[in-house]
Amino acid sequence: MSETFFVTTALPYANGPFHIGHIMEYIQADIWVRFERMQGHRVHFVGADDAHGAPIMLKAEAQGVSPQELVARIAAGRPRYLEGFHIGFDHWYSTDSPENVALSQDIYRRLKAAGLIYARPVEQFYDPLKGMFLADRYIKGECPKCHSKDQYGDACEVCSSVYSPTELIEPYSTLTGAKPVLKSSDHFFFRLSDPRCVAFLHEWLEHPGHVQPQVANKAREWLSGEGERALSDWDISRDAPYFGIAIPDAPGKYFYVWLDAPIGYLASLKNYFESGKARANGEPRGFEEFLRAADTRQVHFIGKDIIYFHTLFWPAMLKFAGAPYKVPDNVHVHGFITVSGEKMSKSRGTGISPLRYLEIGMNPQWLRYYIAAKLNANVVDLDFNPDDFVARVNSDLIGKYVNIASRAANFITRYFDGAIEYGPQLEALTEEARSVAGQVRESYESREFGLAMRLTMNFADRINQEFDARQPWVAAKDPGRRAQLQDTCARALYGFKVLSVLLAPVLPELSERVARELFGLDRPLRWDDLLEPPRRVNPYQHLMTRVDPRQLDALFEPADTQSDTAKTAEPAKAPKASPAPGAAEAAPAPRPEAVPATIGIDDFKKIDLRVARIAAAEHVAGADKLLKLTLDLGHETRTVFAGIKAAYDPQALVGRLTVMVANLAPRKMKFGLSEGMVLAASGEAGGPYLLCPDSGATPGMRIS
RNA sequence: GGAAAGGUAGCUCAGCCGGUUAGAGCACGGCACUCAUAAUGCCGGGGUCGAGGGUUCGAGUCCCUCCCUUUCCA
Repeated sequence: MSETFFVTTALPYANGPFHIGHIMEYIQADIWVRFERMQGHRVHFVGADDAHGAPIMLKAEAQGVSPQELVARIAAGRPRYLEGFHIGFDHWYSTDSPENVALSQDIYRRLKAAGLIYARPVEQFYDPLKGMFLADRYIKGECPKCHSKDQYGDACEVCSSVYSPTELIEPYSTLTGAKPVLKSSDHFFFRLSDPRCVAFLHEWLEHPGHVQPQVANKAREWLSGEGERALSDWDISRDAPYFGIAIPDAPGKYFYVWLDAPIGYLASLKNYFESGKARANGEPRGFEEFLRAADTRQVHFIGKDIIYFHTLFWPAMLKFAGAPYKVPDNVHVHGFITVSGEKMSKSRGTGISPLRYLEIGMNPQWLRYYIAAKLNANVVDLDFNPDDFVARVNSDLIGKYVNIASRAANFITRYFDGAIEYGPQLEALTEEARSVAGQVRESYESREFGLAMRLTMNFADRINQEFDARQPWVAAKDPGRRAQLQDTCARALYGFKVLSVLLAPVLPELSERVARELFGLDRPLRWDDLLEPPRRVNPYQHLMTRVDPRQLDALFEPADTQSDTAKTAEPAKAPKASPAPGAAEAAPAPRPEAVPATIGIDDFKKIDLRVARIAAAEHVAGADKLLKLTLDLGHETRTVFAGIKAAYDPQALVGRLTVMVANLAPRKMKFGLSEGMVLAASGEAGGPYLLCPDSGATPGMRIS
């Protein structure tokens, strides 16, 4: 029976680029969405940027742009990540949108009409210089307990005690340094403690499948708190200046960003419908009709840090706003991603930059598989371990899975011209496929992806074992055993097709290639294909390469050596044009005293300097400083864009030897990919002057 | 401070309602094989299941205490 889903991931805050945690969540949701679609269900998968709130307002101000500009700039960077990791949102939108204004105000009015909104004065710190109320994070002072200086307004990082900002000794505003003053203002509250809300939420949490049991426990704990930990109402308003949605009939008051953020799910969905994309995706109904329909399953994927919002406020808001709004059917909570057991941290250099992952040419499907292999339906953190990553991907994906096609298809091509014929035991194999697929399907459905991968790899083992036992390479030498050889390889290829179907949600690009290139289908694989033994196979072309452990080294290089990556990821932080890496430095030479601190030999060894022969050099149309160089490194050639046009005629460069940085992260430039950087000197006396080695050096030699 | 989740082989993890010698993958050692863009198969070593109590005929699995890690407290 076909179902209809409306699936979202948590909305990322639009003050910076995606980090690996976002990507993990999107990959998890994307796998599930692709799986459900393969089961014949219609799925609408939408996301959006969370655009409002004080942090974005202040950041934009600091950069001298409007919040809208800041958000647009961040939004412009999103597709690169999403496409890069094969994350197939049907629609991506923003909470700073007319749809969200309309929906937020509508829901607010309905809640107010239901008697769940009230106002009361709140006394809060106020920055008199800035003219705004200060959230805890914008207030610092001396810890009242341990007297450490410069602690935030909510908790002390030294003694980890928790307090309220008014307890700080000598508080100051981090925005202006001014001494904050207490000031009162009316705030609006959502009456979460209302018996109707509490009763409803208990009932909603009770329902099996709405949330995982651990999550329900946690939510009930909040719901049933007593005394000091009693459930309190929710402050949903903020005073101007605030970047957000105006509260109706309340001048100078705005919705707190967390009020309109989840409503952004609906805003994105609405825009998706109104732009005609939903119709194009086979959805005949309009937005409201779709939303209110009893058979529309509303599913949210979120991280464990925002359980509170999604299991208490959000269902309650939707419930008491009434139709067409409908409470979520599932809130799927996942843990965080850690790196080598440590929480990711930019300052410690343990984070993984998703963009860098792509830039150094790592296959996104490796990460998708690795994440899938380690995910289950529990709220547990997932550890990214570099060695484990290499072992897992190479062993499972290349050694077990892809290898099956490689070892079997060659025989079929060589001896049978691509024709597949089966012996008498085919039925049993089909049954086995059906049985494994059933278990895998259940695992995917319940988001036990790790189990799904284990079951799938067990089946791959089975195929490899049988292939080994039958020794087709022996049969191949005996013309009298052709039928047996063909059957052995046929069974392996059928197994490979089954595996490709089972892995299709995780490896969308690969499975598509398997369908089209290997099996000659004119469409992607469908779930039912696993019951269709293939009858022909095309000559095998390699489907996936192994992970090179050196790529992991490159991925984990310290942050300072990947500054260009960081700048690309967050252009907002680099207002001045950064010199194009990959180009010889044509900028003014640094003054002698500007030379960086000394480095150790180990640091120097990280730079792979090589002798390169300039095999070709040409002008780049539209670039006034760059030359496109083709560099011969002996065993490979690289394309490098160098900023030396002013000083060199391309023709005169061809054949010359020079020096290049061979392990610089490739950098995508307007004119193409630059895969390194040539070295040149420049200073007040002019330049650039290309370096060139003494005669005797040959391309590819390492410089040390 | 309050609370939650987790602590199982070197690493990453499975182990449902308590039940035969505690499992997988990777890593490691040995053997076999050679069809495979260096891949597979077989065999093996390796764990007092965080610590200590308790319930039970029987506990990694239930209860209590403690230790450690991570997280949440709007």
